Amino acid sequence: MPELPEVETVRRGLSPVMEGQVIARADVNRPDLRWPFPPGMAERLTGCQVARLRRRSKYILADLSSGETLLIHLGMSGRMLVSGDPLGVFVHDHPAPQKHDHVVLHMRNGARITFNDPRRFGAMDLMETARADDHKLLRVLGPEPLGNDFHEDHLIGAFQGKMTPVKSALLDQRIVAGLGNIYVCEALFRACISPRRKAGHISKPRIAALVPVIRQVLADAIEAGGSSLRDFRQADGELGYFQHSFDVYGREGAPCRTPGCGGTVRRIVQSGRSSFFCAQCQR
DNA sequence: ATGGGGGCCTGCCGGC
DNA sequence: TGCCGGCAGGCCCCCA
Repeated sequence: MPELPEVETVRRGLSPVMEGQVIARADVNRPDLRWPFPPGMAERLTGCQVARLRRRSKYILADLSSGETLLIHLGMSGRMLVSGDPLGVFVHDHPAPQKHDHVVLHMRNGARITFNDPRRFGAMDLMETARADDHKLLRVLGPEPLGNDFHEDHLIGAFQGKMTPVKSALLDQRIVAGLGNIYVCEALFRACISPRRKAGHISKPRIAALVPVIRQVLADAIEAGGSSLRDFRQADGELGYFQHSFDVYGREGAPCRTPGCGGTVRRIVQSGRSSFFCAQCQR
């Protein structure tokens, strides 16, 4: 499911039922996802109040009253489902347990948060809140694309001398953190840049123009509640709808949406992943 | 140091 | 109906 807009959507859905609330019990139904869970994870979560839910790139971070922070990554297929009716908002009651329900957080307010992840590329870990930035998975991340540290000079510097295609460069979380396959394709389309162009061979003005485009694509997607592919749902069960706004992603063979272009969206494979683009208007 | 590819998993879909 | 290949929103790790 999850690139930055989907993770942000999940965070916003979880916030009202988790922040300020206490984890009464944690069911941990297997020893690992992508990596082993930290020792005693269930016990370390039990009785903790969730002070704040944050997001860094595609990670959700729950700061706990114990001084620890729970890190959650959704991988490719992870979902966080909220059930129960703690706020009088969620009409559905607790559903029957599903296959791949790996971790269930029972909140004292009656809400239940279920982490379901068929492919198990997701992850959970616990760390000291004070050292969260030093976590192995977080310390390597580049700037947040919606934050102040992501700007023209940064991207120009990061692309300098890079012989890798711009598609790969933008997927590199060390350069900018939170983009994935969909939003890189969409941003490159909006910026009229071919995914095959070598990052280091793009002119400075065109790199600079990419910055606001990336911000806007992400903002548009967050506004729409993310993209719902393969039945991804927000935490409250609603579907995001940004997938209806895709210009190129998943549109192989369809006409380019640039007015007057007349081109056709193509699919190519770059470092093992599909890139969708219009060779007519993306140069 | 950099870039490319393999691998981790399950599920779904289309073709034969 | 069943089997098989291909594909999927991520990312670590190893190799040249």
